[in-house]
Amino acid sequence: MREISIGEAARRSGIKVTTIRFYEERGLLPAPPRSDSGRRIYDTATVERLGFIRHARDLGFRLEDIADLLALQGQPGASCAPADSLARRHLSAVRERIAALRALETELERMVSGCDHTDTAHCRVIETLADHARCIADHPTGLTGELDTAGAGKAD
Amino acid sequence: MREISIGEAARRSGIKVTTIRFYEERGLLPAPPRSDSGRRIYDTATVERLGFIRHARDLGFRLEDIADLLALQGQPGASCAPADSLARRHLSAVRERIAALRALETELERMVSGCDHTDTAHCRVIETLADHARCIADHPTGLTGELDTAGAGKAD
DNA sequence: CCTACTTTCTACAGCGACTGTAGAAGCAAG
DNA sequence: CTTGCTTCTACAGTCGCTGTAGAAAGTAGG
Repeated sequence: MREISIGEAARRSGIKVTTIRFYEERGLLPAPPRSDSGRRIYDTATVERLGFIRHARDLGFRLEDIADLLALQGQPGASCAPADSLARRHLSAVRERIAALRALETELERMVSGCDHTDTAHCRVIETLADHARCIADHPTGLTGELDTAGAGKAD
Repeated sequence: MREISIGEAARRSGIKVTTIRFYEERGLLPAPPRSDSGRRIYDTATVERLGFIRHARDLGFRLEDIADLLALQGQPGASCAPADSLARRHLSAVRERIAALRALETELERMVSGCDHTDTAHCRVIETLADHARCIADHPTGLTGELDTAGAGKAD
């Protein structure tokens, strides 16, 4: 089985068939050779490349950054500084995200624990939402989804 | 200044003009009366509604859920159980997200701390990405961006 | 060989929550 | 009157896919 179909590549890499074609379109994978009837033919190297991509996606890297990392991987001997700084930047983005989510967690906890469950007129959840002043110092307003993925991998 | 323009409403609420129009289209705001020349005319109640929306968005609620919360707010006397359970569900989603991001943080830390910064052939970052087996037990594969917002509020 | 089923192909629309663009019109001040 | 700001509508783009439609090709059983 030296010639690998797209479906087989999907099974081996854990990336869906449609997603593989999407990655090709986005330049993460080279256009593969085709069979006489026009079907994509992959090899083990491509499957490994897909594994790389999947892992990087699981870690929340953006496709654009993954393309850069793949290019670096293909240049043995080149400095790994770009890969390193990319990973570091990503790490600090993840940390910021965690901090923001923790602040959210705190305020949501206060909201749901403070509600006496009678009716909407006295609902702490709704009151709190209506009156930002009650917690304006507690949760962040200023960082928008710059890191929205993490732990991807629905995979087939 | 009883009649509030969309720009003024944006300034007061911290929500961009374009986003206000977008919220109207999505049914979070009623279609406001218009001036002779067709411009939207708001009142303080709408500005407060915008504040509610903004706060809920800052907390990461989805627009669909915010619409539900707004409907509940408008029905004093109704049970707040739906609002409560919505907030609780959201809270547990936030917690899951934090846990996933912490796992990511751990692996990213290992990646960047283990790199000796020589060249790509020995780069720990790239090696780790290429070989998922090194950490397959450490980070989650299975939960995809079901909670991707948090701490929004770029706001004008 | 025929039929049924699966896989693959292309091309395009949709998700969520906006943001940005284009082009036109209204409005206020100098 | 001109300049410059605001507002209007309508639509495309962001990100990382997912889902759809319709067609062609491959595979298995009778």
